[in-house]
Amino acid sequence: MTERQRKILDFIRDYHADHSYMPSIREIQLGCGISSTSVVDYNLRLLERDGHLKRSPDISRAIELVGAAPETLSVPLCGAIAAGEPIPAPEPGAYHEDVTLPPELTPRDSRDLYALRVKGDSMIDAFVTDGDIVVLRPVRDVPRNGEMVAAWLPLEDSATLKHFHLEGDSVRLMPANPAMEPIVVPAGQVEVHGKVVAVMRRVAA
Amino acid sequence: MTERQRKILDFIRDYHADHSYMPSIREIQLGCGISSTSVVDYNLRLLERDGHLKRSPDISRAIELVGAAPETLSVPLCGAIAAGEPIPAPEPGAYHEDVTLPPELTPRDSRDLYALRVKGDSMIDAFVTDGDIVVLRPVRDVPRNGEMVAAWLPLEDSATLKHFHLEGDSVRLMPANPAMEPIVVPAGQVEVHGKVVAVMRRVAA
DNA sequence: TACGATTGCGAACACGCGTTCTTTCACAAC
DNA sequence: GTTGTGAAAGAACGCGTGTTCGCAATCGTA
Repeated sequence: MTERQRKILDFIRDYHADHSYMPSIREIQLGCGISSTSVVDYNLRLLERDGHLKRSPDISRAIELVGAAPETLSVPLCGAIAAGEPIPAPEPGAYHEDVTLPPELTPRDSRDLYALRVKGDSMIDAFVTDGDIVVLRPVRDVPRNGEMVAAWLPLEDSATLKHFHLEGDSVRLMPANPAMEPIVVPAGQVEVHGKVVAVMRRVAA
Repeated sequence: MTERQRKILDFIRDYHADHSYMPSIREIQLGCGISSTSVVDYNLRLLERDGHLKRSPDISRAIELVGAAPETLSVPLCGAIAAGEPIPAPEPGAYHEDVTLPPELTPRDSRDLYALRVKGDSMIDAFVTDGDIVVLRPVRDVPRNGEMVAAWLPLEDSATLKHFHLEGDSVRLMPANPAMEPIVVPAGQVEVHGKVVAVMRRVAA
């Protein structure tokens, strides 16, 4: 990439950060010290060819940056998960808040993610404590052993965050707290609602 | 707010999510089923008056949404903090990565924040483990007792995350790991580089 | 040297697009 | 009734802006 092309790309990024709309070709020209709009167009064409941006012909300020998308993701904060209480389901419209997920915490498959606030200390040894926000992905297949899941026991009307272990026909739910006992139930008596893919915590200032 | 204004605002939001540039007045007109551009202009004027958006006169597609700003914050990821190694300083230009901080993790005073990746398990009992990203604020005054800080011992060339306790003229740095010993040094022999304000972790899928 | 490819420049062209003017209609106030 | 105001519509008007064409400078290569 040319020095000039890098300068153009940086200018577009900065401009887009300041305003939320895109610069015109003439603004790029002025901002980068170029003496003709056709030079800007020429370099934009090359940048588009190399996949750094996308342009829509004949439309003003219609530049889309493709590589540098911060790609933050909003997931619904459906409620809290507490020992013994039902697990809130990720129903559309049933929540009031959204959590913005930074790209560093976004897993590859980011469909249908939802978040819960942790109540209680059933997983303190797994570095999850009261007040944390856990991001969950709905479980479609059987979780792998050792994964942290939101589990629901219909017979006992009880739910918590636990480590999942499938042992033959029974499921062992391991808390990460020495004060709590593991739960072993037949595989049919447990519903895994989601597995934890990220944790966020704000420390009291 | 009128039904029509809400429809316009939603259309702009959706359009901006699809493309990263803004719609023109005529596109809003078509997208919302309005029969004249002046009606769009009229309603945009009202929306701007009420603070829902901002327009730059005579500039194409120059609409800025103000209310719906997710208000994410980018902080530099300066490196890793590991027991015994120097603490990377938050120097501009010295880092390569940025971490996007969701508003849920942003403290009130968000100036000069920076992030470090945690290496080692010196704070496992404080729910911080290897690989976590901790967000720090530079310390301007003396930290309060019990706060988690990035501490640097010049005499020993050693650094870690510890809980800070000021006891008379000496500072006790408490690890949150039973396998590690607390460190007690004179107050002059410790530099607190920052205190932890947030923790983020991505769990292996 | 000759020649093509790359990069840059300037100017004109033509369409995109914000703006404005005039009307119309409904509704409330006097 | 008249007057005023908010909302909407249609049609121009004119600047904003992407595009294109001709031409020059540089550079690598035969």
